[in-house]
Amino acid sequence: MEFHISFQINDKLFNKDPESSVKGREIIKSSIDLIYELGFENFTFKKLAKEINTTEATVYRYFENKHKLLLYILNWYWCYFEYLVMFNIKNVNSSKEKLEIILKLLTEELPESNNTFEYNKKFLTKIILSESSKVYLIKNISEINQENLFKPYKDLCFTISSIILEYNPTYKYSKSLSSTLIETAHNHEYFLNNLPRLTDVDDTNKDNLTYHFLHELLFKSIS
Amino acid sequence: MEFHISFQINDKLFNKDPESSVKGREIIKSSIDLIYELGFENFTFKKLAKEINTTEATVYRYFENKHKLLLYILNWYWCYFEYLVMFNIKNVNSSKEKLEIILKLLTEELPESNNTFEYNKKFLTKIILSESSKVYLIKNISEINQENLFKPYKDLCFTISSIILEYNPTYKYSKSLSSTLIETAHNHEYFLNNLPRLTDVDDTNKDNLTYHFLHELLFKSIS
DNA sequence: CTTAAACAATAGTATTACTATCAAAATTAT
DNA sequence: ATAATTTTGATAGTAATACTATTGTTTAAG
Repeated sequence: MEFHISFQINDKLFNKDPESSVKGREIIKSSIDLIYELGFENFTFKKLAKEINTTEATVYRYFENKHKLLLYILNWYWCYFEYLVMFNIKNVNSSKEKLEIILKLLTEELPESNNTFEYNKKFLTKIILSESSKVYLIKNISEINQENLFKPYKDLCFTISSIILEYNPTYKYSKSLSSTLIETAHNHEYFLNNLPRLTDVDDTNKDNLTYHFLHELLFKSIS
Repeated sequence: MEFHISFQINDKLFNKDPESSVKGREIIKSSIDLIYELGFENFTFKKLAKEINTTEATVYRYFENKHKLLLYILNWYWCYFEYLVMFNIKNVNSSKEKLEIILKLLTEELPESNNTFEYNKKFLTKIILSESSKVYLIKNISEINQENLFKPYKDLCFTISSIILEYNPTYKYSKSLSSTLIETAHNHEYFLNNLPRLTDVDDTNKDNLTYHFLHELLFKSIS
């Protein structure tokens, strides 16, 4: 069985919906590849246009600027991630187990699909680690927030916080803890790969340090 | 009594030591003001030069590019912060109390001095919240790290982790937890001001939510 | 088969991130 | 006090970036 999921992304993020055409989907797919390869700072619409054999003008017809394009990709990721969470905790009754599933999802690479038309999940995971905070650490954050462009992230955070409250209804910081878990999962994984001295990584725990660290952090906090 | 502290900053960060001349110190002071005002993305050497009545060429004589200048400022901050920690935990015996002092420092604005020649601490605090992760979320992180340019941050992290181990010598994730505390303190405070839905802020706890949240997180983790 | 939408090709502008040169001014060494 | 050296100021220039605008061609929908 093959199926295609698509998510409703806030239309203020684009001039023209990239899901509505082949070129549009190429733009997203190649953006992910290029941002992964070059880093967001060195990524430009000119390079992107060259990659997909088109011109800057065409890219601009879809996205006002590269910042919005990145935010589009991240919104897609957050929607997809929340979908993954929902899918994976389906029929699980224990809140503890649900939270453990979420931690696993947060600390592991996204499951790769064999569909060649889909985005490269490995690259997407890396982009999340390296670039995601760049979309909110900006001067005009309040404008962007007012347009609801962070809603999927907030929804995800809210979903996790509800499960935390399910586990312990008296815990006072469920939302702060949720956002901390998400951010720390990314952060810590990045540190592990790039600034290992900021973590307790050693030869034996490289593969699951982030998971175990967060597991203890989470359950000690809410018990 | 008045005194001036200065810190030894890695000389690979600059072409010419900004502490060595009046113009150099003006560069740092005005950079802090301008980065606060414009955000790092919109901050340019041209605008900085105009601000201190000089030319781009002069600024470039001190710093290779704006990224290194930001890293210089952050290194200064991390040194200063570690100094503050050392100063404030002096003669305190209880590890618990030491950790609480650190949490206070992490979650409050830096103490303002009345010395007009010093950097604006309020602005500096804001820059830390908004811009600090931009210095490590970059493509050439490994080069920069090899030149030891994050040492002050690592030192700070190590200092905190030692106190955690003093409190509980069996805790396995002291460094991961330290970096998480630092990052979360900044992150959470930023969220509180800009994306409050990602936190549990309400009318009653705006002033100390981050402190109390982290306090619980920390002590439950290491107890 | 017509018409509207989407795209490619090209051109152009303002700004950014630098590099280079050279003379004037300010320090410092003798 | 003067010479030597360093530090700045003034100016110029380049390549790349982040866009905007125009026009003719291709594609797809009615």
